[in-house]
Amino acid sequence: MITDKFLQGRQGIKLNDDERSAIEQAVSEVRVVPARTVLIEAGKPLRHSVLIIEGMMCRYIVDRDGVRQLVGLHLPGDFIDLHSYVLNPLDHDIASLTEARIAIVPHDRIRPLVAQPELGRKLWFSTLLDAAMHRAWLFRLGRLDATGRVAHFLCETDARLRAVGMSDGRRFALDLTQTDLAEICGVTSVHMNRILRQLREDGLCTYRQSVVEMIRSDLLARRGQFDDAYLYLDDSAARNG
Amino acid sequence: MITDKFLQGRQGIKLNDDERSAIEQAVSEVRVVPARTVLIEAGKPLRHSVLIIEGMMCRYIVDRDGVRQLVGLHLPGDFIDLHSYVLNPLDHDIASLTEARIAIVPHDRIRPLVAQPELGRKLWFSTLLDAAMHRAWLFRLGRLDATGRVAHFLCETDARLRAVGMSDGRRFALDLTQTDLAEICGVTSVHMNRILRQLREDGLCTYRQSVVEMIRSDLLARRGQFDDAYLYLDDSAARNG
DNA sequence: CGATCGATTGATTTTTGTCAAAGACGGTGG
DNA sequence: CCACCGTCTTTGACAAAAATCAATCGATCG
Repeated sequence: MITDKFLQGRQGIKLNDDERSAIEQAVSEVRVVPARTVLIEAGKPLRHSVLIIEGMMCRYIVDRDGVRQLVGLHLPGDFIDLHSYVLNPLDHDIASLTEARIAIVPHDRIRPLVAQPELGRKLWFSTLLDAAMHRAWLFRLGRLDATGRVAHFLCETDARLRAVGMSDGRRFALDLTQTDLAEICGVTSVHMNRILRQLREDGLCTYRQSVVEMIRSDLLARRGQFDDAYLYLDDSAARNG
Repeated sequence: MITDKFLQGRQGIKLNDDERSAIEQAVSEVRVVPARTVLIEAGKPLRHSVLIIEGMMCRYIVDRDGVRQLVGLHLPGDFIDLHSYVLNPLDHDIASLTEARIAIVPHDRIRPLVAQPELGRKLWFSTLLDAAMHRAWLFRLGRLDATGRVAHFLCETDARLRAVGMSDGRRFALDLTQTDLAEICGVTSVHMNRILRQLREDGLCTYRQSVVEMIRSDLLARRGQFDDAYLYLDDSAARNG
């Protein structure tokens, strides 16, 4: 139940039953976090890691004026700060975006999991997947214009949600404000609003009432130069579909 | 010799002699790569990882028009694609910037290294350090203007070079063209040229003949909102110095 | 010497940010 | 039930930042 979505849909790295139950038994607590709550602060030593069961969370770095740059968005199934087991304390903050149900896994109990070679490799993989997403985000910010960034982000999020059964490729729930989106894409919220209008007017997608409708996901993917290889999903034949 | 700089200067994660020699013995070959040579291509299965002994390399993602976005710069001591041991094939390309001397470590020989709990953790750490740098780069691209990005990048590079004894904090060699810098900072090379002139005119730093002079590293760090915590360096008291 | 690559600069256009205000919407308390 | 409030969205007018286009300059290399 708790680990259902962990590594779900990833190329040949899915958990077997033993591994799954080993992780489940390492969970010390399941907790509900309200929306918009800071869960982890940069620089504070951590003694446990967090797996998202339900809801969305984000990592971010704050600038001098307190403005956030989101550096990661996390969905159910993401072992969001597994890396704090090795990289402690963290270099960034983590907060909930929506209300979230999370599983707490103490670091002491991660040690024996990591000691199992196959499982250790899968856990390592999951942290490297975050790094791969960071790189895609770098590409997005560095090479795409504002519209392309939004298109790329929506394609990525759709692909990730599909992997955990939360999008059908046509529409999905995304409970972010336009300011959140702006903090992801490195633009102002005013400009984000204009981009969303343009995408809507061009018939590529709509984003209303926390629902994204991917009207022409093919055009969106092209606009955002999106290629999902970096997500290491199963069924790569269905790419960008 | 080969591994001298690997994890050098990092908080409490340095290699002991046994670990060092274990890695050295895993090296199958030392090779020299000419400047400006693609070493690893995205999507191609890999059977070994590469540790830089001398020279600089970069990772990048190419856009539709063939323009690169650099997503990482790598220095001597960086185990640049250790992550390909777990994440294979890679999602990005790797190329040399300068001539480089590299050590090749076959994946089969990494397996027993990873199996040693302490060493495995350190190897994992080194891949997470890359992820932490990715996040800092995301902050740079998402929240800083062009001048701030350059300032931030120079501060980061100075700090990393100091960790491996290749900068004294006043000046260091950096054999990149202005176009390389532009590809790192997500701006055009024309604009990069203007930024460098401005930083020179403002007396913050100069960049000529492949040498960076950090004239006022304090002001540079402020301009780029640079805080080196994410590099997990020893002697954090000397931060931003 | 011509060719090439990188650095530099000016003029202009495009993109994005900033500032300001109004509109929409849901939730709350009277 | 309705008025009020806060948050989020939307829009316009304008300013700032960066890209683009075009050209020149300088050094290096065969």
